[in-house]
Amino acid sequence: MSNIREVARLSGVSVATVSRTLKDPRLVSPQTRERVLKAVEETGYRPNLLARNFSSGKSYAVVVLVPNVANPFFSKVIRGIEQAAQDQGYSVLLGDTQGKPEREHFYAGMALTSQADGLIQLDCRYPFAEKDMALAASVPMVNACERIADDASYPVVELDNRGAASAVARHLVALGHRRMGVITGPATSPIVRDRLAGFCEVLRASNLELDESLLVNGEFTMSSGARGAETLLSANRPPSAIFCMNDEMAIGAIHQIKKKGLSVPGDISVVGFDNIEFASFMDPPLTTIDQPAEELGRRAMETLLQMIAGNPPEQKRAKLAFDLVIRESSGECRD
Amino acid sequence: MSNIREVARLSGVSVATVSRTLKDPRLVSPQTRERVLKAVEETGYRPNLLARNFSSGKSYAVVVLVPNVANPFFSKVIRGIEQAAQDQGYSVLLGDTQGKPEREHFYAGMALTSQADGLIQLDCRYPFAEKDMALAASVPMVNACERIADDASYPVVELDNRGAASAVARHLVALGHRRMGVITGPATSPIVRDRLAGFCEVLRASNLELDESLLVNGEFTMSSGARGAETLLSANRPPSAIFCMNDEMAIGAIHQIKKKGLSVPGDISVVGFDNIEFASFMDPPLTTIDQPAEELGRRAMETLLQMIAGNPPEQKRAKLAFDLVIRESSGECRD
DNA sequence: TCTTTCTCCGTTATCGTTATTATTTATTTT
DNA sequence: AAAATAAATAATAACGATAACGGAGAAAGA
Repeated sequence: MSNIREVARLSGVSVATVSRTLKDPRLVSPQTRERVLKAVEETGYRPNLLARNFSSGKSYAVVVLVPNVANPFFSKVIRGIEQAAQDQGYSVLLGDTQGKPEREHFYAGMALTSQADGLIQLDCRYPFAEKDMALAASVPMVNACERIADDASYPVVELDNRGAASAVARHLVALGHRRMGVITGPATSPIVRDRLAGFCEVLRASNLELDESLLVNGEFTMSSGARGAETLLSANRPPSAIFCMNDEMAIGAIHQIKKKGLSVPGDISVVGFDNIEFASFMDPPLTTIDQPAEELGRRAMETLLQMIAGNPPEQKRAKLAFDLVIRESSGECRD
Repeated sequence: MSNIREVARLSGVSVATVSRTLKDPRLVSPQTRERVLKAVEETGYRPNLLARNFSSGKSYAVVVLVPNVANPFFSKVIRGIEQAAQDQGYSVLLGDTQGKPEREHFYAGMALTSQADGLIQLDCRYPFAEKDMALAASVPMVNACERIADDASYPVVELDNRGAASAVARHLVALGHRRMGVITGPATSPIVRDRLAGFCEVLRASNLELDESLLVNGEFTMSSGARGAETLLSANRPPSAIFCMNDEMAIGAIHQIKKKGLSVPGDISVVGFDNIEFASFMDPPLTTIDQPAEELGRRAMETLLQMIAGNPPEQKRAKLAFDLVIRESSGECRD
């Protein structure tokens, strides 16, 4: 691989001139420029960005911590991140954490060794190891979709989760449902709490109450949705509608309900959350909350790039708008 | 951020000793080791990997070119890649190409500027720009899942696509189907050709023939699957079974078929390909070909790491085994 | 004509780490 | 105790690009 010295030698100028020619051609005379570019052409020279980054002390990369890339919602968020990153000459290091703290520590550590200039956390945990706390304080970090519990010092780009869940509740109440079940995500997640709060808020306002026994924890997977539905169906008095905190669980729930010989929404209405691509191709097509996944990612990345540039983020908490997409998995209560 | 010099100063040794202590502690005496480690602790020193990489001339990163991260099959492959990479201290740069050549060139270019030590291409195109051909020849590259058309010089880790499609055909023939439709992927893709070949092979052996009018191109998306099904349903004599070259298209096709008031598999059998998570939660659960997605990724990464290490790959063409998963979307032909 | 200003370009220090070579110190052997 | 050997550590030159600085020469102004 040829280096800048070789190009300099070949074109009879100094390395500085070659560097200038490539970084800002206006700084060199047209003749020199031409000679240098010709030499670049001949040698097939490509600047060694490892050296450039080292020299500038920046990696021009960010690491994205995601619990599971195979989750369609997260992968859409990542697309948004990637797009915004590329637009500004940044690249994305993928940190699939599988929800494991060790892996989070490992990937977050990349920002401490200059392998990444910042990080985006899609999970709700503080990603650094205890021992790295001190150093980590200076690492640009943005939370997207989720919120790090008990730490308000990092910018967050999230959905109006509370509002969205309220909209779901209002929708179901309007359809006449009075006894509702909820399949949540992990109880530790702030967004789960937000959504639950928004949902209950509306119920209370309608003089309804959420029966504690109709509140089951899921893990944002289809199989946990199926299990959750199973639990709800075998309750003393099963609900006439189930709010699932993501689409996968809703799909799992519907699968289980139909397996039991019941119909959706005939016997039970089901509402999801996220509006992943698959939602509209289900049978029945899923009523759900549309999250602007790519925009969430893009905004998070833009905020992060601002922080990396040394500017404090414009806003600490960006709340994006949701959209209730009413399809056919929710219908009038027939009880 | 503290550097190695500071640690050296604090512990009263040379920078070389600090470096040795961290790379191979056996090379320094226990007393010095202790002092150095104490200084590391105190300063919170973390070696600057940007500098280490620069010094060693390697980035310890690979770039993965994927047409679409949001595709569940690809994201599973990526998980495998990421896992194998992490196991060997490598990181994964995400190159979502959206199938666009410019983006492929951009990301492939990272391997020419030492930002990546190698690349994995999940699409069927030669990813480098024309002008980079010469330099690119020395870049370690592996093809996974797909195969670069007209270029046998790169190692490939793929499924036995031909065999898998044959298995699908045998399954459908065994169920009594004689008139079959196929929704393929883009015609340029070698795996599409392989699968078609395998499918037709069995048909011919059974004295059947694939009616050209029942062969439609899809784009591996649900909506293209729906369109494909629409086309097939409105044919003069519609097929009694449809083989879709991935699960998304199968899901789209089933959606469309049911929308028309027909039943799957009652009226039409549908078979997919990939066995993504969603397949088993569909209604009806999808008969499909299980691809060991994570293993494909893992094997591709392992091969790539071998090449990066300077060893020629053990095998140029790794063909992994498929598994025909028979669920309920395929049934006896009732014509 | 003599400054002054500006354009263009070369010299060189620098970034943080590692590898090589040289030197010191400790240990063993005679 | 001297010599030979081994172990531990230090000094320093890379790696490739950039940026700060300065010098040379041309153009512009006095």
